[in-house]
Amino acid sequence: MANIKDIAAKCGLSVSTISKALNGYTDISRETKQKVIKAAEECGYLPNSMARALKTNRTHNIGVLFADEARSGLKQEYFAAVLDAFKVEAERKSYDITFISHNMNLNTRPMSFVEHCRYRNFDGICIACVDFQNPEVLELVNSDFPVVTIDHIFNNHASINSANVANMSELVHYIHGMGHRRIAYVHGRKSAVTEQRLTSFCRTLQDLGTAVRPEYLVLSAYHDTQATKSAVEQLLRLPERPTCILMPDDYAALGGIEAIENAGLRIPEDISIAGYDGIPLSQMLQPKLTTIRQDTDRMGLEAAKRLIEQIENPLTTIVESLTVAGTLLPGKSVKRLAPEA
Amino acid sequence: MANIKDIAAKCGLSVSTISKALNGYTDISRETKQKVIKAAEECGYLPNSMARALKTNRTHNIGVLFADEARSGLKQEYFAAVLDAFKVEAERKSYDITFISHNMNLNTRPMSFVEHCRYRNFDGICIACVDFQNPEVLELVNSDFPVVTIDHIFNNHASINSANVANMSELVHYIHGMGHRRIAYVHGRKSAVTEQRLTSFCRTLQDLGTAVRPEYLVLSAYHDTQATKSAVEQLLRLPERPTCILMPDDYAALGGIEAIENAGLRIPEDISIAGYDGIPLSQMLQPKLTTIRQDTDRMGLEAAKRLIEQIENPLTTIVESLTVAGTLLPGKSVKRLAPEA
DNA sequence: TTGCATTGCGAAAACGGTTTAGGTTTCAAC
DNA sequence: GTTGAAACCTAAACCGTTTTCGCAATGCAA
Repeated sequence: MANIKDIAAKCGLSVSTISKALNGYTDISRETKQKVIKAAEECGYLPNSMARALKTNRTHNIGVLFADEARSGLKQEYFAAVLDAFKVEAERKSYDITFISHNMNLNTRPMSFVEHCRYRNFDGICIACVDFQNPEVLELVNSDFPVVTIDHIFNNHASINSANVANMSELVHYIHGMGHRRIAYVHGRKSAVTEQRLTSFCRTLQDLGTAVRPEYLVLSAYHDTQATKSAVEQLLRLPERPTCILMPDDYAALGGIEAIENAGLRIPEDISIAGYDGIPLSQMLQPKLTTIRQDTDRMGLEAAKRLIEQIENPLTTIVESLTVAGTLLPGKSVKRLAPEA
Repeated sequence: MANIKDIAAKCGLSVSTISKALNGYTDISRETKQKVIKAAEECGYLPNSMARALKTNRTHNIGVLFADEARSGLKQEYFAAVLDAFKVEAERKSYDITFISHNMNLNTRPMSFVEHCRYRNFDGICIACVDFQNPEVLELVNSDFPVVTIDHIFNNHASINSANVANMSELVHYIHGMGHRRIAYVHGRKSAVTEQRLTSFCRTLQDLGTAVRPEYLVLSAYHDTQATKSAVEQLLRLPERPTCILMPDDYAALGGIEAIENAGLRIPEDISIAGYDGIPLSQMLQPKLTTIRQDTDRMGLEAAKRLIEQIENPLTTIVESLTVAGTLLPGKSVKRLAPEA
């Protein structure tokens, strides 16, 4: 564990010269620089990130908040995929990623999210997959850390959003075009994403001249097969049941499928369904699920890119929200209906 | 961003006294201590982890290596679940988690895994889901960082392993007990886990007096539906095709299922299958997949526990490898066969 | 009074870097 | 022979902590 002082001694130079030689300062001669680099190599020298961060106030470390109350953040393929893409881009730019939590203990009480971030001196923060109503999260967003949020827009903060409105509209158009008029939506819990999708769902149907039936809107939760199963069961019991059901997401759709099969119905012959997310699973199901594929790679990439841009050019960076379009994957789970009489 | 010096000024005490008061030293009077804590609260004081780490050489940060070449580490539910459990326990003990990569740039060339760890001063390392043959990984394991590995045993290093031998044996016994004699195994790529399962598969069959047919052992890859689909297609073309096929894992099984359905066969009426891992998906499939549920919560928990134990008591800790038993989930994907003539 | 613990606090040296503000040569130009 | 600039290097302050060691004051016994 040689340090900069050892290198200085070995080269017969001062500590500051070593630092400069290693950090691309221009007032070091070519030969000196070579000598220093060679010596550093030989010693297996590595700078101490703590000392460096202490002095420069930059850690090259990004805090990510990727958990929800259900603690299933990482288990959701959608978020895992976004995080993965985020990580790739961050690493490419030489940033590390550390999870934000509020469980570390400070003296007696645990730290809040912001406190944790301040303690660790993160250069920037990425927030996804959480309850954006949570006061601690709001506090974090409103701190003066550079922040990028995923799937939620705050004023004056960078964010990456999936095109919920456009994509939901596309999906509804597709289903409507297949002849369906009795379309139900089993939606997720209240959140920005849910509101966008729900609003778009209703508006699009209205634009198409199809009334939205309140009993066709049922609350479930994302990634929750049980809740979705119950919701679908409820829909199937209706006197006039829907011909097509939109599920909260692909994974939750599994619960819906179970309910439908338990009722002795076949997909899509007896009833059609659609998912959301386009995770690989959706294309492995029989029949292939009609769904919206979210561009998780792009979302993660852009989130990292924009956050780092903010970190490195705090003054000149324009923070804005980016909407990333998904694509309709027309599977086999929506049947073409003969036009109604 | 008050620092310790500000608190000292505010209290009319020296910096060292503040530090001591805040860190539970006993040579500080009760009143002084109270006064300091109160002042710290008022200023919203947070220690600077960098300065602290620089001095103490402890970062309270654990590096995790959770990626494989396919870059799909986080997308695999099994590993995501283990990591999640690991994270919960680490946080409970006030440790943070940072991903290890080798993409950070040092001068010119990128850092290796160990270099990255040294640079960041991790207190300990958790390794999972990687190619354990990789020289960089070996270098990391053999460094003098406290290390815990998951699903791979190294001499003199703590490790957490799923009970591949016992569980595979249990699975084979079950299938054999259902009357199957022509059992095929589409297994994952070469790794410690694969070897254990493969060996156990063969041994168990032999113990049961059933010959292992070489053509029934086919290479695929974990989490790879395409490769598994091909492998299963290959098995279905055999003159005497197996009555039951074990898949590399539950997710890969989706590829196998596709191949079987494409061949016009039904599960389990025409052919039986079994998975491995017991991810939620496996229990949502129709028919429910017969599989081995791995205890990911326990594995993540124990990994964190043992790693932290090593970190905090380097001298007295006995490093050992723990085997965590999974449980057989008898789904509906293995049909009971009439005893052969 | 002296001697000896004990208690409570502070001074100062680290930890390993970065960076500012010079300092010394060298050399060309006038 | 100055002068000035350019090139190359160094001293030293600083980042915010922890921790050792020492010192003064107090209490108590002899």
